[in-house]
This record gives sequence, C-alpha cells and structure tokens, in this order.
Amino acid sequence: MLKDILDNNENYQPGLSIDCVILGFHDNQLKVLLIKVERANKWSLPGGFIPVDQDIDTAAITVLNSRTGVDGVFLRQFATFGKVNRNNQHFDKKTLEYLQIEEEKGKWLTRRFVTIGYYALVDFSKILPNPAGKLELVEWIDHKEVPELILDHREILDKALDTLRIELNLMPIGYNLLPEKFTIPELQKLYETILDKKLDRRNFLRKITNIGILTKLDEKKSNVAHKAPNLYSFDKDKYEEVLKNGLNQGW
Amino acid sequence: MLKDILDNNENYQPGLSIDCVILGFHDNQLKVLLIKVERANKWSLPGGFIPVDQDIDTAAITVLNSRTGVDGVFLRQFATFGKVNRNNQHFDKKTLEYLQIEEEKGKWLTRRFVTIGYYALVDFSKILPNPAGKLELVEWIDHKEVPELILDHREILDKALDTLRIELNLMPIGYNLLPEKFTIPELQKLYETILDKKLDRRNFLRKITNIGILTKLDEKKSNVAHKAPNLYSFDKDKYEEVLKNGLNQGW
DNA sequence: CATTAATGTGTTATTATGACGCAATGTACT
DNA sequence: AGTACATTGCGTCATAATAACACATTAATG
Repeated sequence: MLKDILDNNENYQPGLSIDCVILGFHDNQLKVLLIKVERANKWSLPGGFIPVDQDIDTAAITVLNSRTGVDGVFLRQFATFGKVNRNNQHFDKKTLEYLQIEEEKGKWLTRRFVTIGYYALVDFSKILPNPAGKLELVEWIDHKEVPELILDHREILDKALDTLRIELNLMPIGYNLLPEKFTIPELQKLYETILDKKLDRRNFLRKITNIGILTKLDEKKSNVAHKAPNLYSFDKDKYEEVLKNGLNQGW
Repeated sequence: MLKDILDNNENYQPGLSIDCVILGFHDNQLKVLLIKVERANKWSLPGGFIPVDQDIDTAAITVLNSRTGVDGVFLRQFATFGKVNRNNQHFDKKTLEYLQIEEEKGKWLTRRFVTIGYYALVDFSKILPNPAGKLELVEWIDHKEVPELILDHREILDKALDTLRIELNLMPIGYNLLPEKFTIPELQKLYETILDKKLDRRNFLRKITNIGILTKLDEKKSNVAHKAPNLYSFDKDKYEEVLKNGLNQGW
C-alpha cells in the first residue's frame, strides 16, 4: 500500500499526513483504536496520506477507513503537528531497504511530514477493527495502558485528550460513546474517565439532567449486582440543539 | 521574494503554508493586520511558506516577521485549512506570467496548498506595520470593515475570531491587547467587541475583578469627557496563574 | 451652576454549586 | 428467611454566582 502511494505520489499531498485518535468507551474504560506496525514493533494511531483531490476533512475519513475499515464517524480536527525532527527516525535507510523502496522514491517519505490530527468519539460496540493489510493489527487499547507509540503519536493522543477535556465543558458528550440505553452511573464514569477525577454522584445527576438532553426510560438495567439503576437515553433533538448553542455561556 | 523561494524550493515545505491573524485593539475597535497584494488588488492575511528546518510554530514567527516586521508576539495555532480548491485560482497561468515564473517551477505553487492558521493578540501601539517588499502595504484594518480577502482568508479570519470567543470563556485576555494602564470600560469594550454583544457594566466589573487579575491604581484617566474612570493594570503573576489553570472549571 | 453623560457602588431575587444525610433496592452470605 | 452490604434515588442546606436594576458621584460643557 505504501508502495502504491509512492508509485503514484503525484496523487498525494507531499509532506503532509493525517492521524486519527479514535476513542471508544467499554467496560467503564476509555479505549483508543491503535494499529500495530509489525516492522517497527510499535503501535501507532491510524493515519495516512492525503489525496490531492480531497478536502483534508474528507481525506481524514478516507485515511481512517483505509487503515481500519471504520466508517461513518464524525472526525474533528484538533491540531497540526510539525516539529522538524518528528519523523526523521521513522523512514530511515534501513526501513526503506526493508520495504524495498528505491532511494529516489524514498525521498518523498524521508522529508519532514507535518501531520493533521483528527479525533472522533465512537460507539465501541459498533466498531469492528478490521485491518487493511494482513501485516497490520487493529485493536482497542485501554487509554491507561497505551504502549510506546511511533513518532510523536503519544503527543498527538495527549493533545486529543486535552481537547476532549475542554470540549467537555463546552458541549455534551456521550451520544456516540455510549449504547442507546445507558445508566447515569455509566455516563458519570465516562466523564470521570475523561476528566480523570471523581465526581459527586448526586451533584452529577442534578447537573446532567438539568442540561435537558436525557430521557428517563421506564426500564431498569438487569443482571447487575446491588440496586438496579434506571436506564436513560439521549434526546437526540435536544442534544443537537445544545451542541449548537454550547453549554456555558461564560459571558 | 517569491522567486527566491521557488529557486530554493527544496528549502521549503511543499504544499504547506502558514497564515497569521494578528489582532489589536485601538479606538475601542478590534483591528486586524492585513497586507495589500498589489497584483491581485486584494488584501490578505500575512502568510508564507515553511522552512524545512523549522518547527511549524517557529516558522509561524518567521513568516509573520518576514511579511510585516512584527516580532516578539505569542502565536497560537488554531486550525488548518485544506479544501481542494482553496488556492486553484490564486497562482493561475496569468499570475505566473505576471510574476515571470517559469511553468515548471510554477508547479510548486499551483498545486493545492494546505495552510495552518495562527493567531495572536498584540498591543496595537507597539506594532509598527513595516512591509517587507515595497510593493506591499501592511495596515491595521477595523475588523468590521475588512474588505474582500484572497483565497479563503475570510474563512480563516472568521475561524480565528470564533476560537477567540471560545478562549474568552476559558482564559483571561487583554494583557497583550491593552496598554499597561487601562480603564474597566475599555476592557469591557474589548470583551463586547470580541463577543459582539453588550454586557452590563456593573456585572462586568464584579465578574472581572473577582477573577483577581486586576490591580486598581491610585490614578484616574485624564482628559476625558464626563466622570474620569479609574485606571487599572494587570497583575502579571496572577494573570499567568489564571492562564495556566483556566477560568471555569465546568465539571 | 444646572445639564449631561459617563462612572462607582449597592440591592435584591433567582439560580447554580458543593457537601452532605438517609431511605430504597437488589445481591450475597449465614 | 433474615441480615449485611454496596449501590442507587431523592432530598437538604449553606454558600456562591448571576441577572436585573436603583441611585449617588464625577467632570466637562454651555
């Protein structure tokens, strides 16, 4: 696939790439979708190059889909990374030899790449990791247990999480991250996981319900230890409305 | 200058540029630093290309300085723009002929450019617009009276202002935008201009002073009509502290 | 010296927040 | 069956933040 791109490098934006931070929520844990790069024996964010005939927002969808099979998610640009040395150890001579890439064509790869970061919150259960190449492994990794990543992907991931934490104060989240029916404690765990701090149960309930995006269902969660919590769903219309207008006015 | 870049295009990141939104405050109005492009007879944001040996954040400073002479400002990346057609009418054949650029070299320019947007808030009085080339005109333009801009620069400017409006709810601003001594009504005008809405004088005073970043001076503004307002200055230490920790916790 | 258009200070009602208490529920254990 | 236990649901209270507004103060102006 990389060779395809090199053979047709006129069709791709030079010196530019896209990397995606895909976040899901499962077992009360925040998960990140990562790809195992066999040759480097490291993990990486799903990323790739930008076709010259696609808007970068479109290219982000293309890239994500081609690497993981994931489709139909809303990707949000959050930052662009371009330190001088960010990829000068990535496609070195050894690697190019290993990949059987001629030195001349390799130049397209060895120069500094600037990468545009996109992130998405997705429904864990609906995403079936599905690698493009057979040498690649796509997996959900607990965000607390993310191993060493290639390049500056750790920095990109951290920046995405920082952005998400700020978003949390401006927008409601959860619609894409939780199943259709969920409990308040589950939603609270999501918030606590992202913010990395404990919240008061009772105050959380009051605040989250006051936003007016939740519908209390006449149904309780079954097969749980202790008292069965009530099930809720998002009121899509109100949710969208709050997304548009934001949460805290501030001024 | 453009020819210099083309003759040494190996030294610049291909297909990538930086554009800067420089905002100042004067006469109770928000001003934008713009460059008049004579050949296009349009105005543009100060922008340019990225040296391959510079981090993009550094390149932003370089670019701004080379176009306007402005130095020593804190530039903040806010978004990256990459629609397919964003610059396909900019360096067309006619323009390349006008600039006496050979068709082969021109290819470096005619492809789609992705641009990284940076913005800064600066002290209007300390910035003396100082064009790099004699064919260029650098000027402060009232943000309400910005004329037609080249490419998607209007979109970039709008996005910068949107970002600033959000920042306003998370961070204190004004340190770079106002002179050392200023009045509360002046600060309020700044907020009102950015937010494009009226605020209540008395509530504004209470809220802004509660943040704890202002020092009330034992001095009044002179030569003003009506009652002379008190002068204030920012408490730099506390200001920096709030910048670090943010304003509204939210959760 | 009254007029005018600002600024400075204070009040009040309402709402949001943080820190809790306590009863209800369903599982697990004896 | 009965009790302990962890967790949920609902409520209280003091405090802080917010929005809307009233009134006195100040300085230039004619």
